[in-house]
Amino acid sequence: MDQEEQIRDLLLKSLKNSALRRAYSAFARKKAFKKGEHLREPGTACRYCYFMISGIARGYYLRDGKEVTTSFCFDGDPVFSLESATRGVPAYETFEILEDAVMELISFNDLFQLRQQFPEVEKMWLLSVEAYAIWLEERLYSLQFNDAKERYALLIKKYPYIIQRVQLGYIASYLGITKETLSRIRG
Amino acid sequence: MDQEEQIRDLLLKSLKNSALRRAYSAFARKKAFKKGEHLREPGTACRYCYFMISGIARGYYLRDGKEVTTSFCFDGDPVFSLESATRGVPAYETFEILEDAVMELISFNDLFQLRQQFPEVEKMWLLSVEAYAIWLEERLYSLQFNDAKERYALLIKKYPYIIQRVQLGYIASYLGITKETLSRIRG
DNA sequence: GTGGCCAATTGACATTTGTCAAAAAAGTAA
DNA sequence: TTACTTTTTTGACAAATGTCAATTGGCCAC
Repeated sequence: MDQEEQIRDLLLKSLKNSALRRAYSAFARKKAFKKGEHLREPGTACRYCYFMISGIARGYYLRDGKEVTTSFCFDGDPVFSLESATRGVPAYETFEILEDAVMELISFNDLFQLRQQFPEVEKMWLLSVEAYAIWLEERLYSLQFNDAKERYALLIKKYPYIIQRVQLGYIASYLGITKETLSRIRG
Repeated sequence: MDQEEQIRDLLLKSLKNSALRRAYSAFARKKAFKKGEHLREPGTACRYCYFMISGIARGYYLRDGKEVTTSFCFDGDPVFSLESATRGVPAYETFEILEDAVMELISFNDLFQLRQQFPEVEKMWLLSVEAYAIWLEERLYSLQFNDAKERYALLIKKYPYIIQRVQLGYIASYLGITKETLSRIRG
């Protein structure tokens, strides 16, 4: 049983815990975002843990004046910078809404309380971080040893819908290539 | 305070917990490895958590018959595959000893018991996974947006001693380039 | 519809990196 | 030391990718 399955089990279990449900509702709220909005200013600390309910966001940062896309966030994905959240340091990374979105958010302060109070929340946090690390490993090895064509093929195999919903310039940046090279790969 | 500092604090605290010390000693043991040895067969599950006491190892896997180096392990580093350890699946990755080594090892079964029994162990595990994920992010962004020369410069900045102790072919593989390219970069 | 804007493609060329072969250098064992 | 093996460097060339400029295409406001 991998982490995602364990998290689903824990979620179902948590829903039956009315004290946890109440505490979570008291902390969390929903918020709508318009295309083009940003979750926060670049260079500021990441104080809220967002969950994408609907819509799309991309994580990116500036490098020598150029935007570098590091992730795409779809339904169900958490949206925040792990380094900033766990260390309290400013995040290089920021998030831009690519499609009108609804997100649920809870401050890391409140989430930390929930984690201390409810072991199943702490466990879900751990499993999420484990799953994220394994996902990063995969992406890393793909960048290290696949050429541009292979990386693109892997991406559309894993996220076939991404092509319809995200413009190619961002996808190219995510793959570590230029938009011209991506265009030629597709042709 | 970052994860590494918190882990050090917890370690000091744990050393004062004699029940924990006893339990750990009962489970863990030291083992010496000779240069060229492997920790286990590729394709088998990762059943032991190793800690490098002295010596060097490298993580690698086979891809189209070629070896691909994914990590180097020095004093103090944990040595295992996270995916295999947490999911129980066979690990593509295996570890080869590059310099005669002494390692401490504990089975993941036993470690799991320790984690359940001692909250500080569970906390150290979480902090380690968080730190590992953040380290992976850094490495990922370096591969995504730095050219070979920049990646090499970053590596020797971070691990200046690596050049003296690890042969260049492995370092090139780790950087995602050929040994010929690395040789030219160095010249 | 039309004009304007932005994204995507295409072309020509430069740069980086890979491949293969050979030579040089370094390490190892007798 | 010598002979042998392995690693590293070097050279010539090929392939992949980047850069810059121009063009095409799609989308939206008017």
